[in-house]
Amino acid sequence: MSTPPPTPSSGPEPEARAIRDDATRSAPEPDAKPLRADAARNRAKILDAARAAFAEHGRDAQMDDIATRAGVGVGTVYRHFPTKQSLAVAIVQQRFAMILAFIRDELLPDPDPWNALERSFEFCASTQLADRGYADAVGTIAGGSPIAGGGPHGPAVDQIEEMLDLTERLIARAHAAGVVRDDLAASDMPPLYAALASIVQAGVPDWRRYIAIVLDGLRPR
Amino acid sequence: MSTPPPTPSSGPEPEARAIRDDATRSAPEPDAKPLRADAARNRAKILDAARAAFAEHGRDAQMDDIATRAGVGVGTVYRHFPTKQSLAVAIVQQRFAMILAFIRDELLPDPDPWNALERSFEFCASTQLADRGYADAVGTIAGGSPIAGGGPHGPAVDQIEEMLDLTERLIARAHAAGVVRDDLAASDMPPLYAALASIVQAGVPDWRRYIAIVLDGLRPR
DNA sequence: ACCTGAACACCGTTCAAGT
DNA sequence: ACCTGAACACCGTTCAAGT
Repeated sequence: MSTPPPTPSSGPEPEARAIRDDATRSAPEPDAKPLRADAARNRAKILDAARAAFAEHGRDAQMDDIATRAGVGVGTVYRHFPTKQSLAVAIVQQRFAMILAFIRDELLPDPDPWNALERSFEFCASTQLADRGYADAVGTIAGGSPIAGGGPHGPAVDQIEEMLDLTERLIARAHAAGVVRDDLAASDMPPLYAALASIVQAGVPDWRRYIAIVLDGLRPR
Repeated sequence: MSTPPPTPSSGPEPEARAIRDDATRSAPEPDAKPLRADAARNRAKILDAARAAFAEHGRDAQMDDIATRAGVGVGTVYRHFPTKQSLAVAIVQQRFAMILAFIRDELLPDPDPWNALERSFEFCASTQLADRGYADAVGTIAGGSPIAGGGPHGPAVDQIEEMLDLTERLIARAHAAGVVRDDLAASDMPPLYAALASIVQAGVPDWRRYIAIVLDGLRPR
């Protein structure tokens, strides 16, 4: 089972700040004018509140609830994020940044390419378990990059690109080691992560079993 | 790829009546007093309208729209189905009855047990493709029988039982032929069908590829 | 008995008024 | 500039009035 991945649910606080900075940079405008101090504070509180709300309730999270948790009026939430969807997207991009960092810093350095693949599924599943919003969104990511470009959901285009780039390296290493089927491509991973999401979200207790089955399906023919 | 399964989307009319009768029988009350003629007619029209609406929009289908399509007032819809959820469940039970019939009449008679397994995934995927409501629900089915008993979603308890019974026979035949891994159980199928749903719903065009990967994962070790 | 649709509740979104 | 919350729109659900 390898090392348990750093579960994102354990404490929102420690990584939250790093994630927030990251996400603020990846906003629609590459580098918009800096916010007034109080506005920046409010934006951060809104993101924290939204993270908690979406993690718990997925797309059923309520805007009024988020505003209350953040200690601001609903109008303020809408000033920062024009729509509930856009707020959900911002949160998903944070999660995505976290996952990219995990692949970059933990999986690519893993000397065993097969183990790295295995850990990527484990990490994906435990993220889905901790964050319903991410689990809801991972399917839209699998739909392909077109969705990211102007589409209503999902991570930013450059995040998709980095994801594919990192995944390609992961897969290339596995090919070099001869541990996966010849036709396995990086583009196969998002659909498989999406597939995992519905098992996890269905509350199937031994989701690890289905990771094992899929992994067996990825072994060389 | 085997024979393309009878796609449920092609024409709602032909099977609709048979399905309707089936579902009417599997209503909450085993055999409630017969409905007045006009009420029975309305109920049928509501089920037809709901089938179309849920197939197209999944859980986002609107009650007013269903009432309009059926040519009745909203109140009438609520008289027959106390809640949107209960109406969705009725439709899912119809689909489920259809799937059970397919397994019973098409897959169990298939002389090749491996091919039967393959066709079960294909049929599941094309049903999910044709019916967003079913695709939305199949995850809740995978959660296990507890959900069916009093739970808010999914097929009736006896349908779940029949499903497991039929699937067990399917798997037993595959074990007898030695074409699947030793530890494969009937209870593995619902989670795998649910996994398929998110791939199909994500709009991944070559979902057949992921069926093939999972099937490879089911082969003997 | 059953049907109808206006009325109510809830939640996403807007906007006039404030600082 | 930014914040607030009452008001509006939309959709699930109810219920008084009809047949």
